[in-house]
Amino acid sequence: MSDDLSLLVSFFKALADESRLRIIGVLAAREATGGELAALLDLKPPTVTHHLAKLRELGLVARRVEGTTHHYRLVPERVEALAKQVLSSETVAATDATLDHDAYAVKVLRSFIDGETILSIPTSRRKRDVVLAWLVERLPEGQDLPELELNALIQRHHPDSAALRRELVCSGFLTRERSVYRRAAKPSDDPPQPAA
Amino acid sequence: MSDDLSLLVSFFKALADESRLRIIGVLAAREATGGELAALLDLKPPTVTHHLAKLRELGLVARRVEGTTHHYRLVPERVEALAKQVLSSETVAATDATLDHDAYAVKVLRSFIDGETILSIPTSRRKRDVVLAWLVERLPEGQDLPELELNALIQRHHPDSAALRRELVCSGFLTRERSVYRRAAKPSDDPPQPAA
DNA sequence: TAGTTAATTAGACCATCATCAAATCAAGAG
DNA sequence: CTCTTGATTTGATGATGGTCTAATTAACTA
Repeated sequence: MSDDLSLLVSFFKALADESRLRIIGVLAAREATGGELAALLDLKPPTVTHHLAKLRELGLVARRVEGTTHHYRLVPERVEALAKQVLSSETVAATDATLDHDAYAVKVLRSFIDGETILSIPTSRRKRDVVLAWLVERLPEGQDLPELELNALIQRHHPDSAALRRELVCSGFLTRERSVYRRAAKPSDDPPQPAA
Repeated sequence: MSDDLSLLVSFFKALADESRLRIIGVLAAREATGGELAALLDLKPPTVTHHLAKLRELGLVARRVEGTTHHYRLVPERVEALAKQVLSSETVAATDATLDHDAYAVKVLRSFIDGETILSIPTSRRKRDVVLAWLVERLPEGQDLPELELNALIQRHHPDSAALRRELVCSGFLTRERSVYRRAAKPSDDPPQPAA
């Protein structure tokens, strides 16, 4: 589920360090031993061991042991594979599954709605829209409503039916024609740019 | 010079955090306000502001202010541009200019050479090669050398000319044919995979 | 003008992590 | 077996950075 996300994070974390990028730069050109890398990058051997361990954890570099000297090399296939995977999920979808798209609405509703009654009408437009969306779900669909009938339905949830009726129209949740009201069609909810 | 490197580091650092990746995930689908992001990601507003500031620093995210609410959106062109630049320099070259390819040799020579004399012959093959490369540079090029003459030249730098002569041949720095010696052609030093 | 809402800034707290010195390990060489 | 060499492990230290609370700013409203 969110494994995709944590792989992304690991990948970026692994490359988000100057020393490791320089190590990769060296290994991209040729194989090298730990001591060489330490001298080339002006770091102490334990430090390069530390970095190489992190890079090997992701499979970006491989080790060949020869006596007491360890030769390190880049694994270009792995680098390319990870890079490709990253780019494909970069712009979209990577995290879509891991978050609750209604979290904001839930939070707003918890503070303004109790059971079936609207405690108060939010003054903030964005929050008010959430409450209005909740309210319009409680009105009959595909059916013309005269003003008196509509007011009665709204008053089940809040006494100020006039204000709410006006807001519902103003925000586009209801349409008014020839002095009868009707629920508007829901706006499409498609993501603007689906995964490639 | 190394601006290329630091841009790479900044880019990876910016994406090396789960919260920021999730923000990008949301903004990839649609524009959102700070409060929305806070609710969606279950973070406090200051935290969201903190992350958005980092993303805006790199131009990955843009802001549109409308009253007291700030709307954030992804800048896909910038994302793509950076990603492309990263991939092109990822495998090669990014760091070539920033490091001293001879640092290891210099370090070795400092401990084994004093002026023009070899203090001792390294037992480690890799270090020994460095010293031999230094020594062969002090022999005449493109010219046949009888063994006695070669020994004399080597003895300017170290008394054990027999051992060094043997090592020079063994490591390929000298060739021996019909009992005369000659400097071998230098191996080409081209990087195996030049930048695309 | 006072009050409210959305956001930012300031500052503190805590975890992560890059770096190094010292100790340890493993593989030859004498 | 002992000594040397290249590398790793351990543990400490200092810096970076994600997250929060509290205080502040900016814009709108009554």
